[in-house]
Amino acid sequence: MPELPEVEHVKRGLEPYIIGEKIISVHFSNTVEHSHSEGRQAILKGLELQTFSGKIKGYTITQINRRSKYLLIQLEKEENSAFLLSHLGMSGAWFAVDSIDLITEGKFRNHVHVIFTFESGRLLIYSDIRRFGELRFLEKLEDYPPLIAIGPEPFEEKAQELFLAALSLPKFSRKPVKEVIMNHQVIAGCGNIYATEALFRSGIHPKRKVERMGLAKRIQLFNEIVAVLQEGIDAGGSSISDYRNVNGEAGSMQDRLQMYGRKICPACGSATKQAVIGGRNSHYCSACQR
DNA sequence: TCCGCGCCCCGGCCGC
DNA sequence: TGCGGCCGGGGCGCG
Repeated sequence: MPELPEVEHVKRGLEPYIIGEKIISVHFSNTVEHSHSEGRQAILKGLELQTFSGKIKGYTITQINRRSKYLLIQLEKEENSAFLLSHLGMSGAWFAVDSIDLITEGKFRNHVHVIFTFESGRLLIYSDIRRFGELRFLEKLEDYPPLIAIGPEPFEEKAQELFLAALSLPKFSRKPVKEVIMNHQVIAGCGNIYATEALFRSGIHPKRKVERMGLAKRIQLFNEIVAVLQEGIDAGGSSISDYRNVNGEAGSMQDRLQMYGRKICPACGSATKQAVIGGRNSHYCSACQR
């Protein structure tokens, strides 16, 4: 499941392979074509397939950036600019390869849904086992409002200030803190795995209402969110279930997770608790987290 | 107008 | 061995 560290890793991995490449054609899987012919929008959202292909052809990739869990691939053609927006959902993966056969892992090769062919002959391939991911062609970022609504990037200078301001909003005061920190308008890119870890490291019970947390505790939580996300980036991401980086490699952050998916608390040895909080399955230690 | 709930998209995989 | 049901990120429609 790609969260911020995994998406950051995909961004860094793709960067050297796609910058400067010119897109000359796009191919969709039969599955995607079938979905769109039935009036659904598997993978590609907001445009019909041929419209998307027509619009993106001829653009050169000039930059790739990450915003929360979104990848923003910047495109330029003469004086026009545009973006290819990518969200990996739960099982999306990008591969920059010379041939589809170089995707060695069967479950990724069997679920290839979009193939961009570059003028150089190289391929940029989007694979997505569960098809929760999405691609959009945007003339400008404002055309997709949810992107504009995203809160601070955890590593930006004003992130702590904005995080604390968001936690002070009345609409969050009576909500469980785990639900609030997983809201990307509060802090970008903190999903279930990293929220679980940050709360454990902070000694905060995930059901604790935000209004029941003092300023020092809020700051400690912010610092742990940033630290665990940075650790995730440094470890190459967590390879739980379907995440792979652009070279098809797995990261190692899963080995450093202390509470996510754990049955026993590594700090005190007692059995962990499990509950659904904000619609997400959550593990915590009721002895260590208050 | 804002909020919150439930739905939807889907295949892997768990458990019976 | 077969199969029903659960899981989950995030937008959106509805009440």
